[in-house]
Amino acid sequence: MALPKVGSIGEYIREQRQQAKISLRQLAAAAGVSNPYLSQIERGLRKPSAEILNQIAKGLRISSQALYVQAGLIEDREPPSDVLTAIQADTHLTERQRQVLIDIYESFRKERHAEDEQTSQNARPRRGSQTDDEPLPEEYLAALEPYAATSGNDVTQETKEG
Amino acid sequence: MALPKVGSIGEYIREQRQQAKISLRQLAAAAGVSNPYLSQIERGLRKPSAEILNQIAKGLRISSQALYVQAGLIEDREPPSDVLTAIQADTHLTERQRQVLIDIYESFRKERHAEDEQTSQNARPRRGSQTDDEPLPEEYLAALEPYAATSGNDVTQETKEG
DNA sequence: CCACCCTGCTTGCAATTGCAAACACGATGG
DNA sequence: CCATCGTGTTTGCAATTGCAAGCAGGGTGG
Repeated sequence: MALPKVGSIGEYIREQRQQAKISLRQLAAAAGVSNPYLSQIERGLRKPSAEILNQIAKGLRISSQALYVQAGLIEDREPPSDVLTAIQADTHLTERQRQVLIDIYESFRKERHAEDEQTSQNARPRRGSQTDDEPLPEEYLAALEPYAATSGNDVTQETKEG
Repeated sequence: MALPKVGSIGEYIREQRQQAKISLRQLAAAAGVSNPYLSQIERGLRKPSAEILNQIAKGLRISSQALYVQAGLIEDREPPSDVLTAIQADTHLTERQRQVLIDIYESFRKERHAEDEQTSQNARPRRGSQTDDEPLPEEYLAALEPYAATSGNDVTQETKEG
């Protein structure tokens, strides 16, 4: 027994940690666990208890549920779009904002799902289920305006990596 | 030494079990744990791991999440916004996508209400890492521009060390 | 060069989980 | 009356968690 499939949870944690750009020790401290233990967890050598998992989630500032799902401790019954439901239920958003968010979210989902197609085409797969009557790109920018004043910087090429 | 706060989880399980009108041994069998252990759990003498908890939840046919919340292993979701929680819990998103969505959502919120309570981020590597500090402005554009294309996985700044 | 600080990893060891076996106590009934 | 089945509980014990120390090695600089 020991460590057959537990790997994914550890990998997931390590991914999240590295994306957050913090060291193992930092996360360990933030989560209140020892560094060696966290190391072992990340490499799938140990199966952390729920408490530890929860603390790690806090340290990473991610949802505990996401971690539990990764760990297989919760049925993945929040599948297609808990997000969509939440967005639609959010009364703080204007209708337009809502549409934009939904649109973006769906496109993100598509992005991930279509990991086979390496097309260099173009076109906007915008297929939102919204009452579409005008493009919204500038909506995005408008939303980002108060955020990022810097502009004119897009280098994004392919470099697809899995 | 005691497991002061864990009491509720055991009581909760016992309640649920009795409501289901099944014996301790029956639930133990259904959950795949030993009867004595379940007994101890119910009385708060033992702190079950997430796995066991999950199995018990299955045996009781109740939501794992409900149990985890009872056990204090999941934050009692008090969401300033359910959307954020949903986004964070969505395992289908890449971390980058998650960040973008969150930031956009927050900027939307700010547009309407200029109140903020934000991210007290800490734990920033001081040495031997990048000095980058701001979020990811152009990331938004990168993410939105193609609207649905494989977003770059490469961070522009990584090693600033010469 | 060695000292220092950072990174992650390996090594024993105390404390804990989780279990099999056996215990207590009550019904049912031969 | 003693056997048998039912409930939940107590008692050791193997296996595991989780940690304090210590190890290996990359940078920086005195």
